Amino acid sequence: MKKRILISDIAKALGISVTTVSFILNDKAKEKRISEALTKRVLDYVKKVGYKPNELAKSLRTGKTKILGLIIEDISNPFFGNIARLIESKVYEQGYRIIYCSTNNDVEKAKELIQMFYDRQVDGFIITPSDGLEDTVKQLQQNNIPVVLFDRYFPDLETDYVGADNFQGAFDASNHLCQQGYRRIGFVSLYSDQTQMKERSDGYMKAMDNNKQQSFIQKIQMDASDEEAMESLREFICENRLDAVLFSTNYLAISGLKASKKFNFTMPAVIAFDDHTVFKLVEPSITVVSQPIKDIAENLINILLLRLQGKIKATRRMVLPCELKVRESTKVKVTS
Amino acid sequence: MKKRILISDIAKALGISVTTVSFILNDKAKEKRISEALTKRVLDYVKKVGYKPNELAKSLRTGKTKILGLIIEDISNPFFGNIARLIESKVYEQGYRIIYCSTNNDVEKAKELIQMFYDRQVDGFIITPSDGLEDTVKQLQQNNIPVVLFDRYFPDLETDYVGADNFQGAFDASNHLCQQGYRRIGFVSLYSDQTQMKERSDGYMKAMDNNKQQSFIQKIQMDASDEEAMESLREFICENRLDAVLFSTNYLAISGLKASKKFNFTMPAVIAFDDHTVFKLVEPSITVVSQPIKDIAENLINILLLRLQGKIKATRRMVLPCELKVRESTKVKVTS
DNA sequence: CTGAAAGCGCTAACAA
DNA sequence: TTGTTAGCGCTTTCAG
Repeated sequence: MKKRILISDIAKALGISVTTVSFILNDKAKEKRISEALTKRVLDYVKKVGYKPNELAKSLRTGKTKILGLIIEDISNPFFGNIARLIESKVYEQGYRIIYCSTNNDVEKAKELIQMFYDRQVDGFIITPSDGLEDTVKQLQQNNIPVVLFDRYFPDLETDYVGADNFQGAFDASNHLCQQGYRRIGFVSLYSDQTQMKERSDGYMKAMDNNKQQSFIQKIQMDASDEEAMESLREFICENRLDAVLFSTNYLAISGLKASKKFNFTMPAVIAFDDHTVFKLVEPSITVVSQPIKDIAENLINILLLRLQGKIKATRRMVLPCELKVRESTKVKVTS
Repeated sequence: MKKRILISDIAKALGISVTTVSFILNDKAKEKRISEALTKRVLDYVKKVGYKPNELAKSLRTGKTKILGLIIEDISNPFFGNIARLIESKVYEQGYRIIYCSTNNDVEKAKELIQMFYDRQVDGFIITPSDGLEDTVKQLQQNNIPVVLFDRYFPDLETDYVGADNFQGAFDASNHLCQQGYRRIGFVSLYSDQTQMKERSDGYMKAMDNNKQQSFIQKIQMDASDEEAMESLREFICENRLDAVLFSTNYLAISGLKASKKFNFTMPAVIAFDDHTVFKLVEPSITVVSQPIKDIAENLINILLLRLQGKIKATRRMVLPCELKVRESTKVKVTS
């Protein structure tokens, strides 16, 4: 926490010019053919006095902030929270920093956030886009700011993207339910055009078709309160006498669990998309479709960093496999 | 997302000097006795073209970044996560931004983080200090960087602080357990000298003494794995035939729940410090001591902002009351 | 009231 | 190989 020392201080102390120091500090020593001896002398001195360049001045000069903007749906959802954490630590090693914000699926807020990050000159973006954010993303691209989308994408816009195989995940989960002997299998989703929801829905329906089962689909308003969601779910499950339900997100499943507790009805077999601490602790524990969080995070930043270095030209879309973690909630059905 | 416009652009467009524009933009119009008409003309133009000052340049010049550093124990713990969110939005209105990082109670990491934030010239800090961070905090103060601590503090260091009334919270919880008829009441804590743990422990013991009950205290290593914690808890609860347990943190309680599930023993009456989604959903739902998160967040930033404006001289220590939320886990004991 | 100009600390042409 | 110096965009002192 010693007082701040400047590049000019070290130049003076060593009796050389700031240019030389700057070159050495920026790994341009050999390129500029600066003697090894001098280089070492400077580096040693720098380490000794613990010099740290003023990042503000650097950014102002170079136009690069080494800061990445992460725009996600909800940081308090462990799925996103974990991805954020992984991204943060990964990117840290590369000398980048992350700033993040939640949109809570509100387009206006998302636009505002992106504008703010843009004003703050972040070097690049990782975004879980809400409906209606297509134009904003396009503008970013036109301004030459690298953007990589995740969790969902815009079919009509060429963008880098990393996400899970939602179709397969939902398909496998639904099939599993059929194989365990369930016959009245519902699917709970959101009123949203986001691709991941569409894909999960398609996966569910495909499985129902393959197994010659009827489909029961309930959608919830994205801005519904917990109470409203619970009420809809109670009705959906009870009125249809469902014996199994696939929830398309972890928080919908949690609302379902709360509903069964509040309205005192027995929860049928349950599978949730995305894991959560709750699912392991609840009785019975809940089977989940788990996304490959680590892979997603790694690919996300790999792609973004490559873009930043201009080492990539074609857009990349990566789809990673999900894993079905079977737990107690989907035991073989006991026919009464 | 229009192209960036500079203060000189607007000066040129309006045929005046940058100084004038700068004064107006920084609310120094009347102080510098600039005509109302001109002021309005400039403001209108600025709004029209959507000018946003370059924050980097501003910070470089003024030495103020308008960024606050938030160093917390674990962002993925909803207690801290919620506080972080509240602080973020509150502070946003005042034109400040937050950058945050988790220490996971690792002193070295905390020191590193603080150094990094200091290098990045944050204007002030909010910190949940880990053991051993006293000197670092002292140095910050000596460098005239405002710091306000929360959740715990250093008894020997004069610092601003905001936290809950841990003693009272633990005392009330323990008393409640006694009143419900429990007799073998355990307390689970951490091997740590942090003040909040000490206070909770004191509250528990005081209640045990008042009720003439024996104390059972189990401490867990802070760096223990989940498995180790579960094993210790199983042993503690089963061997002592406890009929009630007060957990000093939410994640310890969660480990307890996991243990009871894994080792298949019946959980006695439970109270946890700090609420969590899990506690409402689990069967039976868990009684908790809930900290006044909103109050804590508000006071934290109020104090920090006052400090930043130099409007405060004496250090402030605020202790806010906790609330006991009684749920199913602490029903009146049925004597067998 | 308003303008010119000096920096904040750093990078990188351009010279030497 | 190395030094001089012009900015990056903004605030603020000092002169009008």
